[in-house]
Amino acid sequence: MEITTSSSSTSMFQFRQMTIHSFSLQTETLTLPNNNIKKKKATLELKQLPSHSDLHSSLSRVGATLAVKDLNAIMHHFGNSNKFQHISQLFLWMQQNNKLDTSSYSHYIRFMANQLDAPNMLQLYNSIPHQLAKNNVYLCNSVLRCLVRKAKFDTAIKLFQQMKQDGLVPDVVTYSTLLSGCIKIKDGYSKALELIQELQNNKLKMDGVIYGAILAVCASNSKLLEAEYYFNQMKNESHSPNVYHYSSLLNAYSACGDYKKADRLIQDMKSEGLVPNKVILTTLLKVYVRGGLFEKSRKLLSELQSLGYAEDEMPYCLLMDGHAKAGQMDEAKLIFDEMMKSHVRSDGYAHSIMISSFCRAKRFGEAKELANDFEATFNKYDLVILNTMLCAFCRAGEMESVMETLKKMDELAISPDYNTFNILIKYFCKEKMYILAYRTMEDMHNKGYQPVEELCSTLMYHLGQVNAYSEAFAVYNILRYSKRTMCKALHEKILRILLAGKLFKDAYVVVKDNTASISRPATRNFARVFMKSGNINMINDVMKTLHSCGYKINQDLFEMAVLRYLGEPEKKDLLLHLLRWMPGQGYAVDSSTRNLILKNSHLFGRQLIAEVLSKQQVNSRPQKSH
DNA sequence: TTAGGGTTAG
Repeated sequence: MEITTSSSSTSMFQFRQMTIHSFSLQTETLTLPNNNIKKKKATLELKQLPSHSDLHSSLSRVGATLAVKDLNAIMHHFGNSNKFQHISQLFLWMQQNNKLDTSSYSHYIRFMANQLDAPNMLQLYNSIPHQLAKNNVYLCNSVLRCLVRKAKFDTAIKLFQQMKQDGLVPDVVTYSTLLSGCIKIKDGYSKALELIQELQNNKLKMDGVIYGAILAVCASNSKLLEAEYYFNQMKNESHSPNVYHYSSLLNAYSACGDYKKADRLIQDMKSEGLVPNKVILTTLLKVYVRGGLFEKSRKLLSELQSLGYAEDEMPYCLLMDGHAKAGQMDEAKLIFDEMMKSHVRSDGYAHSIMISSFCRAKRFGEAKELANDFEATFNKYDLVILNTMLCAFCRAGEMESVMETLKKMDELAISPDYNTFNILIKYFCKEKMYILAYRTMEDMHNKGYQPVEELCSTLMYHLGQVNAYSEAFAVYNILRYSKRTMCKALHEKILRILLAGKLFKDAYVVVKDNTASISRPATRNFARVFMKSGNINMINDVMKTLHSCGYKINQDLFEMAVLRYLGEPEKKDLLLHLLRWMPGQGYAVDSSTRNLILKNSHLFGRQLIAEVLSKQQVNSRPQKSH
């Protein structure tokens, strides 16, 4: 009987648990006031709600009896049991009922950091009432951390500025959070410097964590001297460096392969009682490889092997890549083979390095072979390996494999990037599949990638050759409206194509927009072709444009225009307009054209023609005297 | 009560 009164979504087992629990509570807390008992009951009910059941209806029933801190405790409970659905429902209810405080927000952010995307996070921060928590440093740090983790550095910085306006007083944690975002972004070093400067202006002291972050930024931006500077300053301020500080500095040495400094650093590290770990030794190997010390590298690799630090492919990859980049493909291949023979754990990096190196060395057959091997061995793909394989198949001319790889990308919903498009367009051009190349470029453009001029120029030319004139013009426009610079000769190139394709109006646009870049002979050719075959309604516009860019219109051109008008008497207004325009610019029709007009003047109205021509004579006399 | 960092490969 009791069971039927409970909510339908509560199982019999849970219902029993609840009643037993509440009973024991009641006996324990007989002295508690009535509403405290109610609270405990409500809390229990909510906490024990199964994840699929409707939290909202329970809340509207018992939520009113609960205080903010009870609700926070419930949220905490949901968080610990990963009930994200319930967390957001509860938080929403708390917002709607105005029952939240600072820690409600910070709990919510902590538990939902992975579920919320950047826009939601921003919206959340903006929804915090001013008097409540907007400038709470813990809360702000959590929000910023979440954005940085999602690689939204610029968003984080913008929000940081807003937070300061809202009254945030940043602390070292705020700065280290933001600094960590500088490691993997373009121009991260200068952004990091700005933050360090601001931190110092705010009279905050740098600590070991901050030094760790700035050292990593220096290392990933090849700022060797700066890394040394921070490392020494850190020591001077009596913060003792740990392995991470050492490995960042060591990594900074790898950029220029400074093995002497690297060796000294390792000694220093040992004398401080730190034991070089796998990462330190692997980074040291990177220094040796970059320094071109292949013998020393081989020795170190053996050392790594005997320490059990060469069980995955990274040290092999470093060495292979080094050999390949030094033009020693056969040495690289030997290491690859050795690695395969001893069954070193691989995620496919080794294949990727070898395939792209073979492509670089124009050994396409071997590249293709390894790409096939990768296909047969691994069942995981990412964009880089797919691009590498595509490159190998394209260069080896394996159309079927190219198409299969593209299909695979599609199935895995891995979107192509700039490299993918570039590889494909080049390949389709090589195979003389120009329309396909064009469609691919269009796709590339729509996805926001800008092809380089050389590729556009080649494709444009070939499209012209196969009479795909408007496609050629589309390629021209992709380049023209991208931010890339453009070679002047390209305008003339597209002009020739457009005239060949009888796309006179487009040709006119090209001429009009690029008068300075188009040579006199090309302009003259355009003008003649347009007068002969272009849209009659635009003849006068073309004349005026040519004139205003300093091109002197000759009699032939006027004669051609007049002939066009004589052929279409209903355009008489245009002819009259041209004739009236000419004297003002110092032009006059020559006698043969003049006779031609007079002979046909019945078509236009004798009176008008005579009047217009008489004005020409008057104005043209001074010109003739020159 | 609540917040922070760092190392290696295509």
